[in-house]
Amino acid sequence: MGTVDGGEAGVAPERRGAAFERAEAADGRPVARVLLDSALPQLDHLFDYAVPAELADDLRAGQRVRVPFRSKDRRSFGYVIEFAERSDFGGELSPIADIVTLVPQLTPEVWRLARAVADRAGGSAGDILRLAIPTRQVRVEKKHLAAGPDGEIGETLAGGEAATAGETREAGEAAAAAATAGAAVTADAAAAPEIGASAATVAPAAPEPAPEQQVAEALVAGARLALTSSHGPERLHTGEWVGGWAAQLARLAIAVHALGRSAILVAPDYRDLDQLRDALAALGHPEIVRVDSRQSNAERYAGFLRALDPEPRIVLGNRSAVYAPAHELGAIIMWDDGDPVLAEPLTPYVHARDAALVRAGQSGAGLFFASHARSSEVQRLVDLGYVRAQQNPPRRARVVHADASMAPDAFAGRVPEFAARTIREGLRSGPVLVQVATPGYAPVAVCGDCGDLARCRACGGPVGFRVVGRASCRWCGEHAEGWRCPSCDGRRLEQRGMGSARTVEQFERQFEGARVILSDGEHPRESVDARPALVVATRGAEPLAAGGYRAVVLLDAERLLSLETLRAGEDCLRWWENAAALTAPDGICLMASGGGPVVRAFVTGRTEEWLHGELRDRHALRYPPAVRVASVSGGPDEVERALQQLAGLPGVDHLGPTPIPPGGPAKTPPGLVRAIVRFDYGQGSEVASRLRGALVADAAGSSSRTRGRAPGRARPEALRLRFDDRGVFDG
DNA sequence: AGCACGCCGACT
DNA sequence: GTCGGCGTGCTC
Repeated sequence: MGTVDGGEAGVAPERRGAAFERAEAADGRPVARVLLDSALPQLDHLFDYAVPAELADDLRAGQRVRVPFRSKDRRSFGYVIEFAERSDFGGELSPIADIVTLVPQLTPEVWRLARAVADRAGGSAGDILRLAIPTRQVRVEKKHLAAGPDGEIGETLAGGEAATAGETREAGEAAAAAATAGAAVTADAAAAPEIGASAATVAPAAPEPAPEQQVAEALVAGARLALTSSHGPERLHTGEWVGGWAAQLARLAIAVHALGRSAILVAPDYRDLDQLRDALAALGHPEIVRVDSRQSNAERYAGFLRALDPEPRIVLGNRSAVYAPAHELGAIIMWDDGDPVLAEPLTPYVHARDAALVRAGQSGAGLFFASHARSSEVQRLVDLGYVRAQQNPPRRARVVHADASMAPDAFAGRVPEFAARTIREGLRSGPVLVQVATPGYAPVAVCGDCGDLARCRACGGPVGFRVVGRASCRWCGEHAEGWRCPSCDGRRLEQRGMGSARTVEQFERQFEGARVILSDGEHPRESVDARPALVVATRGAEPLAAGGYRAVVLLDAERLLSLETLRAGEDCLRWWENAAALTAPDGICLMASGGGPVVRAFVTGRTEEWLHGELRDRHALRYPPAVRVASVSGGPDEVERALQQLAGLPGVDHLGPTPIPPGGPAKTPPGLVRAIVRFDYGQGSEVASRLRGALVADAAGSSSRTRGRAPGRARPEALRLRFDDRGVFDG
């Protein structure tokens, strides 16, 4: 028998790796409990297998194994979770067939986390493990084992592996960035008019004990903290610019690491991660484990193995980094938890914030939520006293409000005259940022004759102009050539609204001679230099400017606020604060339109009061995050059966079931319904386990109902659960 | 998922 | 009597 996938048979005992030595051995116990890889909810529990004599010495808890399943010679993969003296299973145990890799990939801590997180979300532990553990790469593993626990070749290895794919990757990039990017920025700065403020923002070498030291000590002792990070960019001594938040979090992670503990640093996207990486490198900590979606499998596995080493590490990554193994985890530090990218799009859809809360609760590690705008979820935890809010630093840039009502006559093109003046003034000495609501050219197409909104013939979605003169569906992308108005038979489509591309076009006319730069979701730009430029960016795609923007102008507030989502106000504050944070300390941030409580809160800086009130309203209405929610969808009978399981539970109610409109971007078949269950946090585990029970029962009885269907097609009326979906109330 | 088991109607 | 339809339940 031996091992599969080749390789291990020749691995000498001393090359088994430190993780192997530390993992629990069978120690003569004859039963191994295994979690199988399976998407089936009814298989989401441990199966007992016999430990065969020939594998007994090598078998460890956490190893990936092959086991016979369903019939004598059909094999399945799984992880050894634990060993036992005896089994409660009535039948005869099959033996474990093979050890896939000697490296115990699943640590006890990560297993407990996966189990708890899956239970909380009504999902399978295996689905969490798929996020937590990358697929094995034999070559990567051999090199790692050959280097030994102290051999720091991980980064080099990852770079080498990736280089064969012809791409510049992390290791090479980091070195190159250190060597060249600084020089490039310096050159840019030299060519540009000097920025008066930049000297003031250079991080001084702090002689007194840095505040990060105290925070790190508190975190390592298990503190849970929330901080609204200070605005403004910060210049690293390498010459690069990062957001001040990145330098701050990097110092904090390093301080945690200096205490002999691991730190997991989670940020929404690669642009944030790159800033953190640069800050860590500049602060003398290039040895990090990176987890992000742009990595090759080899890089990811190399990093994973290094995180598994019995050494404290700084793990830097996206939402799945919360599941990274980490030796002596001291703190989970999360940047901008309100960013929707931290919500996992794969089942069971667990938000990284929730996973971090569970993990910190289990391991005793500290928890640090930092952002420019607090999320309502963290605010709830602050209100409860579960998370302690730190004193917020004042904003450094001036924030002012100048909507059209202050100068009603003066709309020169895209922006009010006051804003236009601010832009011109800013452009004299450096870059200016204009944030717009919508990407593309014109977001809306209407009938040129009757003015009705144009709808897609294929799916009924809204039609807009992504590029000049070419209309297409915003949901399915179907081109609207030959469109005819259903109400007046008109054939001409008219452009309405102002997307980023159209704004650029107008600005090129309005601010003649200015260098206009577009950055949107499709073509994001990471940074701009300190020379004058008019940067038009959609929310979330704003480039970082060396030294900060002379002016940041926020457009389209009323359009953003009119988005009919439960979180419109909260999201707006986040978009605006994140843009405002890019302003130079002596620059200006201008809210160029809109009004009402959210805009007022932003302009006056009283966002926490607003959020507090918002949360109070949500309590009254039983909206998340004041309560938790779970959507239960599927066929009417299936949903009804699931809801019956919740009958009589206090603190639990539901809306619906209501029919799900068929079609749409998800191509929903007709006849399905959805209910939204709302429940108090204290009822979470009860609700989750009962709904999960309904799901298992539905899935177990499904084979009969599946019969006669096209093979490979999921049964559309099958019960589906989704907990804590941000978008359930958004239509 | 897939496959075995088992309980009723139609057949050599 | 027995073959085989398909609903039900299990997989260590």
